[in-house]
Amino acid sequence: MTGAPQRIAVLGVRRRILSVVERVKLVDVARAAGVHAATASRALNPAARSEVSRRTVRRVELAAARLGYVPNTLARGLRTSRSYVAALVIPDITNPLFPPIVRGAQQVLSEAGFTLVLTDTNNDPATERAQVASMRAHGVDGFIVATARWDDPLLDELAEANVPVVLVNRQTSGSALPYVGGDGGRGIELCVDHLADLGHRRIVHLAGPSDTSTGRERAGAFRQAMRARKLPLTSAVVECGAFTEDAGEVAAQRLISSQRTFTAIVAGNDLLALGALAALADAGMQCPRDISVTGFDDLTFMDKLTPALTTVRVPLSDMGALGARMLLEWVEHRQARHLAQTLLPVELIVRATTTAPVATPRTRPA
Amino acid sequence: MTGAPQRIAVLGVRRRILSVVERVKLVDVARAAGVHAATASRALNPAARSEVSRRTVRRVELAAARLGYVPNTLARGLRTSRSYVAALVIPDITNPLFPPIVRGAQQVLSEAGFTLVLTDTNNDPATERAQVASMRAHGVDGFIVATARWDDPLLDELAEANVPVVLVNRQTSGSALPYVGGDGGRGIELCVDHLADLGHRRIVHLAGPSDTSTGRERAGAFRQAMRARKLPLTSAVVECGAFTEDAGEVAAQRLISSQRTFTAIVAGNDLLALGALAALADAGMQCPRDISVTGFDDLTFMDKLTPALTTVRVPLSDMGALGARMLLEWVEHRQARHLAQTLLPVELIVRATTTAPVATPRTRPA
DNA sequence: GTGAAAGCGCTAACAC
DNA sequence: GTGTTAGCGCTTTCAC
Repeated sequence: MTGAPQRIAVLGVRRRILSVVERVKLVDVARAAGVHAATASRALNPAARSEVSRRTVRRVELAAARLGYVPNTLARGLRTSRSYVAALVIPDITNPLFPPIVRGAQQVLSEAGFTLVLTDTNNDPATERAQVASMRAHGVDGFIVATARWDDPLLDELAEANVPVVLVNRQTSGSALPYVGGDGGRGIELCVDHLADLGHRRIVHLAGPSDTSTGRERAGAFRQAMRARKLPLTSAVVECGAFTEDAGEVAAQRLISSQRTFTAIVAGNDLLALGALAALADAGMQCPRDISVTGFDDLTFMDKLTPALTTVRVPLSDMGALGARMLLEWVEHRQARHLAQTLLPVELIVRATTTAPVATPRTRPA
Repeated sequence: MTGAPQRIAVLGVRRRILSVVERVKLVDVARAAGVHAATASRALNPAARSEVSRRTVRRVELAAARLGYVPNTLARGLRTSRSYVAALVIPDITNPLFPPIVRGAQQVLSEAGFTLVLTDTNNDPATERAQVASMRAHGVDGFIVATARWDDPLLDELAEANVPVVLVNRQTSGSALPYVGGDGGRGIELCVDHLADLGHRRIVHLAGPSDTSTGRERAGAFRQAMRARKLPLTSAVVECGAFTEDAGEVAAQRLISSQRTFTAIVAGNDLLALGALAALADAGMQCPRDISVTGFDDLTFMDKLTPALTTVRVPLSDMGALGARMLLEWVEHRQARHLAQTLLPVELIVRATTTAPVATPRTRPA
């Protein structure tokens, strides 16, 4: 990419041990190389290097390496209004969904010489707004946002102001921003098909909140898949207040006590599935003997549960990485691929929660 | 605390909706309030506010609020060499051990008006050095480091240069830096006592790598606890190459094929325990019927395994929070509590991996 | 190809 | 109590 980050990399290679404490300034380097600071700046800047003689470039680079020069990005940023910092905004880092996203983004970013600033909004819009304002004040070059709500004034503002923002995982209703997520629709379709193939007809969907695109998308896909399979859809969708274990448990309890008949649950995500499993266990129903359950996301350790959770694997790390790449493109080339709405392919991971034959299906398919 | 972060908070309260896009400068505010920029600066700075008349303060604050002024922290940082940014250095965010630490730190930091920069070093010292250098170039005020190795030249350099650094989770041999971690010694003691109470005599420790303080500390505590209980210690400690499932599995396999007799395993952490469990299952040994296993850390979902893992709970979030508080104290009061070495209390969580009676204890206690 | 000079937005001495 | 001035470290015109 451009600018200083590369220089750092170059120095890193040159010196092998990059000083972490010295505070050498550009003037010092210039002095050591016997040139003016401006010349040293040009020599060290890939974009301007061509304006300087090869000999001078070499001398400056040598001096910089010897002194262990690390450019002061604050000063540079003040001058160029570029910081080589990208902010990642997530709702809750302790939700196992997000660490892989963080990791994917961080890898791409740091390879490109960018620094990642992480912000955990604790699922609170006010906090989020304050944090984003603070990041902007710190001069971050752009945002990767994993907290998008379906109606999200903050994102609308940012989009309107032309601030580089890429959405990952969740989208807004506006869709004015580039987005990369998993193919939730396909994932749900895979779940429904799998359960239907197992003989289930009465399938219920524990939907995520409708103020998230993932919640809406999956609920919509569920209805469509049920219709496509000609399965009964009456009161088959229960919306949960949040994508959490607790919300899943509450919803499942409600479902159980409602006396509705169902032999399978398609949960909006793994946490919801976990909650449902707990509620089922409390009600004395065994999984998968009495009922089948599917999750979504394939969080860490979902394979180690008993029964192991059938779920949909989403390439979370790729999601973070691609989001970061889209942001870099915007930031570096000063133009967003505004219409880029990428859905990453997902995969059904069949495990024990759905492997057993259905005990008491209301109807058996021919 | 001091400086601008508070101003942001103030503005946040005043305006309720904090603008996130406008780029109003201090001069603009000053002009609007009919004063000089320097006066506006003083009026907005809690520390210098007393030098300004109450009327002027009010006028400036009003103008700032009306214009949606957000101070440019880059410019301030350039002048004051303070950035109100703290860096958190962790080895791998996808390791469930770290998200709670991140969360705890972030909460304290953002309450104090600080921004958290997260850096995932991927367990690579070279990457870590490069990242830390980059953060320094970005003018971060201090570091919270969760990656400390027992011999760690980077940390020695930082300590010598008097850079504010607080260690969490792991320590260095030097101990020249403030540190907050869990009481690993006590945790292991609890495990050994628990197993011994169950009748186990042949207990083996799957130790973490000896280039981490946690690995060393726990191995040492294990030996001591065994000695205290007068239990046999011969070849009872196996060091694993890393705190990972794979390393635990390999070590456990080695253990099993070595024909050593043992009826219980005290693993250095949960991941190691998970690996051991897998190896045991492969070897046809059932837990807890044939053998008991304990873990360490109580990661997410450890209660949902079958059998549920007996483990030691460490207050990870508190660890991050306290680490952040210690760093803030250093940064704000310009003095480290250099000798602060805090061990947070831990708790044994007894679950299924150790609850069954021992099948074939070599000896039963009276 | 290189040097001189200005200025990014802010704060800290120093005046008054 | 407030204005003036200088400068943080860098990049970028503009000369030469």
